[in-house]
Amino acid sequence: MSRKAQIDREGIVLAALSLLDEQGLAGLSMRALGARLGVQAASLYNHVSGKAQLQQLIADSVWTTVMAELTEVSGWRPLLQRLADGLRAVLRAHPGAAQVLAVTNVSAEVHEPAIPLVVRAFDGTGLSQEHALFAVSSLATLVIGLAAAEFGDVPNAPAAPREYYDQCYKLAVGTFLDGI
Amino acid sequence: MSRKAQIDREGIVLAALSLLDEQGLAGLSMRALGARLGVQAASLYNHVSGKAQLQQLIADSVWTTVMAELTEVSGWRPLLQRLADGLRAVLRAHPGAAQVLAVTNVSAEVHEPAIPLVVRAFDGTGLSQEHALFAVSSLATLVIGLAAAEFGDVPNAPAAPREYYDQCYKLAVGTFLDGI
DNA sequence: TTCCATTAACTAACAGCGTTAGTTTTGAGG
DNA sequence: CCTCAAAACTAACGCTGTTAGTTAATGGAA
Repeated sequence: MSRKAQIDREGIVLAALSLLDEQGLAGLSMRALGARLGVQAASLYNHVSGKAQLQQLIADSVWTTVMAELTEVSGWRPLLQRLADGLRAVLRAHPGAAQVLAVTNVSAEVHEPAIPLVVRAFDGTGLSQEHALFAVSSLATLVIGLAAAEFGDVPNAPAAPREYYDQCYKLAVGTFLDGI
Repeated sequence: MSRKAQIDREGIVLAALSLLDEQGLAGLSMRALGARLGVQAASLYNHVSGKAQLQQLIADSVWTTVMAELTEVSGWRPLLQRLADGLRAVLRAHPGAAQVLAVTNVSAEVHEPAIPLVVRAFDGTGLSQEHALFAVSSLATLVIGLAAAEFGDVPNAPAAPREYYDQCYKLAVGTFLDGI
């Protein structure tokens, strides 16, 4: 039907993620990304509508990874703790992605599958579904914000030692969960 | 001593803030900012080292406004509630600034004056100073993250009605304060 | 097997970006 | 009045995202 593709969307997003981790958001250019894939920048536009969509795909990819590891557990607190820990782990593995997540909302299609999990976990707690979902998305906002503060200027190293951010994270998430 | 300056740092930051609110972060270019001030882009470099410092100055300016309205109050909860509300109010007044705050940490000189206020407010609560400061900065991270989700793509309107975000904010901040 | 349509790569160019170097204007101090 | 330094200017550099137009290759049809 056509010429065989040298690159595809998945490969583009993967390469963008690794480029992001090495160079930070400022280093993520279409030309650099194309070069990493052995292709001209313009060729990327056959697979992706532009940089905005690329960033959306990156955000969705990270979230998909988080949600894949989010199995059903009993009780809302373990569920939310796992969500926070998983999100943090992925952002630690991809420090540059924090800068993208901080300014990009996840697509509805990606976060929708988690809704029943959350609703079930909060079933019988007296908390309304709406409040439960607000709480979960706020928790994610908090974790992302903390990661952005830590990895905000990749490729430069964080300003404080890792233990500092770990302690802050632990306290912040613990506090928020206590508050629910 | 010299030629009379047509512009100064304060004016630059103010103009940048209003440009940010009208056009969003993508519209904040040195050329556009210079034009708004009736000056060439290169002239800005007589007052500001570059765009990175400009963004830092914007973040610091917003925070300075917030802290100016943060008077001493009795009890840590009212203090933190006022902090959160004040920060949110400023970000509502300057929607574009949320995109900057989300990826820029405040300067130490700007947030340092608030430390004694916080320490005093938490005095005798059993919470260590370190934990108290972590809690406050995490709260700020949360408020900024929520604002970024709301105003993330200024100059476009938020995706959901204002009441939605208000409700989410109220719940998130209330939950966090409850957790402390 | 040959031919065609389609797809994905290519090159070249555009306007705009942040930034720098070098130059000119201008106004206050001696 | 003259000088000197601050702050404006112009021009340019190497980037950026993006688009238009072109070429090459490949799977399906004849």
